[in-house]
Formats: sequence, structure tokens, C-alpha cells
Amino acid sequence: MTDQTSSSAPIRVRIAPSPTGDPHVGTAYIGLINYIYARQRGGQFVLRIEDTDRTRFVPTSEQMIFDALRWLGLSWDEGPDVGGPYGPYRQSERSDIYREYVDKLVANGTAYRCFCTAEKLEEDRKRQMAAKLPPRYPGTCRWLTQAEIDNNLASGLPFTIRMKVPDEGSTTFTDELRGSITFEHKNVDDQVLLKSDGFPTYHLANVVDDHLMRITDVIRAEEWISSTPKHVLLYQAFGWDLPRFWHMPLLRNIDKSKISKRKNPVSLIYYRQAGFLPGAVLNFLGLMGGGMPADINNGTEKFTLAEMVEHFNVKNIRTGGPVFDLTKLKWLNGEYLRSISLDDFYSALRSTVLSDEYLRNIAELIQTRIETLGQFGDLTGFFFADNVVPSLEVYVPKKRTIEETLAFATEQLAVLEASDWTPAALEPALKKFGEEKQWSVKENFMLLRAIVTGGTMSPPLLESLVVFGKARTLDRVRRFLDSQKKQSK
RNA sequence: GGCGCUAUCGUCUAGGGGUUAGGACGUGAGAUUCUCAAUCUUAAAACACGGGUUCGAUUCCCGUUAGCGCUACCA
Repeated sequence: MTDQTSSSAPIRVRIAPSPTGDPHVGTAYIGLINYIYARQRGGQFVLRIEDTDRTRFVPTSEQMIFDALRWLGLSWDEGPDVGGPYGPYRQSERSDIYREYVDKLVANGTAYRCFCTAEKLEEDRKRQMAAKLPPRYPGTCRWLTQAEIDNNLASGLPFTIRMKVPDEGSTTFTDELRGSITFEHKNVDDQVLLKSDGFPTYHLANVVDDHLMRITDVIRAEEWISSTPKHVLLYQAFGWDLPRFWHMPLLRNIDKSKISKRKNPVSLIYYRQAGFLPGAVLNFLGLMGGGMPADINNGTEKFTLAEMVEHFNVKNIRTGGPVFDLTKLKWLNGEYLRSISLDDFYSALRSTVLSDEYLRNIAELIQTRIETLGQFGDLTGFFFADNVVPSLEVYVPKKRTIEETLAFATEQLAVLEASDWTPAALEPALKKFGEEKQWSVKENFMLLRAIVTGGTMSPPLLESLVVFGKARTLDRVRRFLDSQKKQSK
């Protein structure tokens, strides 16, 4: 087995978010741990954008990730926007590099071209599942002769490149938090390294980049443990030293499942817009899994990022997945709000829920709808509320049942999730959905209006939603659905 | 199903072979207060189960159970 990296190299860590949507609270958590680890050791903290899946790529996502991490105060030393000696830091700009390195693997026999079609793979999988076998790539293309390969290439068949995992033996690596972990090779699949579109998969890109960027410590979430043997095998196939691996516990929903937007606000945009202070969010994240000595600040649970850098011990993080408890976060945030000066409190208000931009956008919606300025609040209360609760009479259309309405609202939420956040995008999406369900535009929009504003009267709905923000709107709809579900139980 | 990880109050955690198992959030009660928060006092609340090892296990080992993750040409 290759030795894991010696401690003499200058510490370099990274976070590698994918720009597939809103910046995620899990990214902030892993980012925090990486940041602390690097700062404690005078190391470098790298931000790398893993945008190799163009089917899930969201163009606005990258900037939102930058903004959210900056908001939290987790600054990086190298990244797509700040540059650095090991760039580019966007994987989509490194295609040539991956191709060059994967060719080496094909040349040294640790990877091979696979011409299997998606349909065939799907069939194989189904057959294996039916036979209660673990779904694994059967290795069909491992044994292609050179003539067959040349032939396939000549006729322009699309192909992927897979790693050749040894049939026998096992791979053992050290997780710095859990100790030694072993996987039998018979349980490790011949992972695709290069997709047929020429983009690498996570596994290839990650290993190549971590090596090329001199990453010494891979600190990532627990969900990667099962793929780590593949990564170790890749390092070995290249003849490279291993980094240290640290797998952090996965943040959980109240029901203990992996944290998800279905059950918890996970967008950092939401936390910002709903008025959480970055220090409180960071502090709360630092509480997850322990890591901070119990006797800091007289045993209080309140501490700053600087204090975390000073005292936090990554090695002491507990590996049981902590529930991300919004109730406690709110309490903590309240503590922070109470502890700052009135001036700071007021400016926090003015930079978020009472920002000029927000207020002006709202003003635009109501200018023609009020007679005196004093009526401003009457029409706009829902913009400033944490939540609203429409009564049954308000949200259930006259000719519909509660069940029907809630079912409609549930699917409507999915439509909102999938839509770009502009009136021009929302309107056709919502109308199309309403038509399919044979709900009138009036019923359709009034329901949404009731859920988001709590009443039957409001400025134009879609414009209001856009001003209110996607993250907060979705959260409000989800909370509404949750509360109705609970009531009906 | 297979593989892997995990297991202290409802939640976040401290602790560790002998403890009244500590703190925080939340919850209940009380005090204070014009109301509501805040604040203070106080109460209830946990070592998943079964075997070992040991004079003694919540703590160490094994197993069971449960939860979670992975099982994609997603990350």
C-alpha cells in the first residue's frame, strides 16, 4: 500500500463545491472545517469549482457560492476568482489535463475503454438487481482485443474510460477520524473515469486535481467514504502519494436522514435573506460534531471564527451525524442580535430585510395601490414576516377539497423549484402546470398567493415572489405544507 | 439485497473502568415585568440491546438491533 502523505509538506486543503444550484449549508460546514484546519497550520485553503456535470450545471450558481462563502467570512487563498499557482480552479477548464492523465492509465493498463451503451448498462443492472446481486459493471469491455478496440474507434463508437479494479484483494486506508477502513475489491466497481462527452467524473478529476494542486488533507463529507478505495486505487495507479483523508459527519434532518431541502432550509441564500448573522451560522456549524473544547469562554457555546481557529480540534469531531436543529440556531442568532450595539443591529437590518434594494423593489409593486404612504405596511407585511399562516377558508378554493388543494400545492412547489426566478419564467411554468391539473389560473394563483402572503390580497403575485426571493418563497411553501400535514394527522 | 459508517436526555454535546452521568437548546413550573420578549430560579429528561473481559462496565471487545451513507457516463 502507498504511504499516506508525510506531515512535512505544507498543509493545503480544499473545498470543491459543484455549481448545481444554491450554495449549500453542507458546503459551509465542510468549508468551515477546512478553513480552520488550514489557518491553524499556516496552510492554504483552496476553492475549486467542480463543474464537470453539464446536465446539472447552473450558470448563476458559482457566483452565489462565492458570495455565500464571503458572507460567512470563509476566505480562500486560491480559487477561480482569485487565481493561484495551481490553476485553473474550474474543472471545466482542465479537460486537457484529465485526458492526458487518463491516457496514462489506459497506457499502463489500469484503465480501459468501455463501449457499452447506457441501455445495455441499464439492462445489466436490472438483471443483477432481479437476481439479488449487487449491481456492478460486468467488465464486458475489459477483454476487448486490440483489433476490436481499433475497430470500434474507427467506426466512431462513443466510449467511456473505466478504471480496472483488481479482482482479488482489498484496499485499506486510514480515515483520520475513524481509523483504518477496508474494502474488498470485489465490492468496488469499475468506475467510469471519463464520460463519453469527454468530461471526467468526480473520481478522476478529484484525484488528479488534488494531486496537481498539492492537497495534503482531503477533508470532505462522510458520503465519500465508499468511494475512497477507488480514489486510493487511482493514486496508486498514477504512482502518487496519498493525502490524508478526513470524513466529516453528514448533517441531518430532524428525521436523521442526510440533510435535504425537502425537510430543512439548506440554501445559504435563505439563511442570509431570512436574517441570520454569519457569525451565528458559523458558530452553530462549529457546534456540530463537537471539536471545540468544552471549557472555552467559561463553557459557553458561543464563539467566533477566530476563537475556533485558536481552539478547535478537528481530530475531536464526533463521527455520529448531528441533526441540524434550526431551533437552536435561532436561539443562537437571537443571542448574537442581543449582544451587538443598537447601531450594529440597525445596520444589520438595513443591509438585509430593510435594505434599500429590497425596499425599493417592494415600493415599485405598491406605488399604484396605496392612497397614503401610511398604508405601506398594510400591503407588504408578508415581505417582512418570518412566516404566515393562511386559514383554511383562504387557501382552499371553493370548488376544491383540502386534500386536492394540498396535493396541488405539493406539485406546484416542484414547479417553483424547477423554474428560473423571473416573472417571465414563472408565469408559463405555473400556467402550464395549472392547465395540466385542470385548475383555473385564478385558483392556481390564489392558492399560491394565500400560501406566500397569508391572504387574498397582495401586489402582483409573480413580481412579489421574485422580490421576496426564491429561497424564502420555497421555504415558506414547504413550511406551509409541513404544518398542514401535521394538522391533518 | 451488498458494502461501509454510526450509536449518552426529544435535539446539540461533555465525560469516561468505580460519577448524584455535567452543560446548552427545547419543554414544564415559578419569579420579574403594563404586554411580549429578554433575564433569574427550578423541574422532568439519556449511556440502544445481549454476551463477554473485569472485583466492578455507560466507558474496552464481540454480536444483535436500529439509523444513516454509498451502490450512476451526479457530485
